[in-house]
Amino acid sequence: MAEKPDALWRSGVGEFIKTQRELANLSLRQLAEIAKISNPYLSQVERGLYKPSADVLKSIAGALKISAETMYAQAGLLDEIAPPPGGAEGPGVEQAVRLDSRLSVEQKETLIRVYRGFVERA
Amino acid sequence: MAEKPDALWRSGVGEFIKTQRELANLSLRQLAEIAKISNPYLSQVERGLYKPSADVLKSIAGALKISAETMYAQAGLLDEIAPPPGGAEGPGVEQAVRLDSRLSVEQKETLIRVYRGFVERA
DNA sequence: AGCATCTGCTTGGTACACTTAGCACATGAG
DNA sequence: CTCATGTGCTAAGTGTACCAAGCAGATGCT
Repeated sequence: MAEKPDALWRSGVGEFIKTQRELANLSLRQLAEIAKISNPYLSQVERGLYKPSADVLKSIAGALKISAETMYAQAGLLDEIAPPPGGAEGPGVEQAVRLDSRLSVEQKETLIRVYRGFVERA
Repeated sequence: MAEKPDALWRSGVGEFIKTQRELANLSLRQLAEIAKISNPYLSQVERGLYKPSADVLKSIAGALKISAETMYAQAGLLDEIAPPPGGAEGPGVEQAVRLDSRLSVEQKETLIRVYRGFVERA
């Protein structure tokens, strides 16, 4: 007998998954199939009704081509890395661009210019 | 994930936990109390009867003063993301973009589209 | 001899992670 | 309009992660 968990324990990871899924232009069923979980369950996870296990998180992360560590961090399962108080977060877009050996120098400059245009205008 | 009914398959984590526990000179009950789980459950986990959730793993890792990442690695939950077929990179531009909370969804899509336009030109 | 108090293990039960089947509403093709 | 197929969501059930209570063998103390 499955009782509904009455606590909408807002974990934030559901929101994160949904955002990433939409960014990848995947439907709920598509992602569910790739991640090998049922689509209703994924729906409930995205809406914060259930807190998925690490196995599922890893599987979803793989399907979204996100590192498992990032996923666990979003799920609050990893020892938290304090976000830099001043601004940028995560790996850092500019640094990632500079480290990408497949980009030419001009391409890097273009990307960084566009990125800064987006960011430096609050 | 409703998984296999019965199996002695997952011996890795349990053994690891037991080793670390004995290395720290902790009894089963002591570790269980610090990790805030029941001692019978810890016993079963160590013997590979149950596969603990990430929450429990993190808690045990904390009690043993081991990093959660090490724990997850031992549990086989921290698999590396498959490297891109063309050539692997460092941090990953796309992931960095996705994780930047200062960007809107449209901005992320734009940046990723431009980035892919640069890169996917084999 | 007791009885304490360790040790780890078994039993019985509850909560929840997760599934299969199916609903209700869109959109598009014939 | 009707049918098909897409979207996400609900309902009902199964399996298991996990806990409280208690068992059985050591060791030690009086």
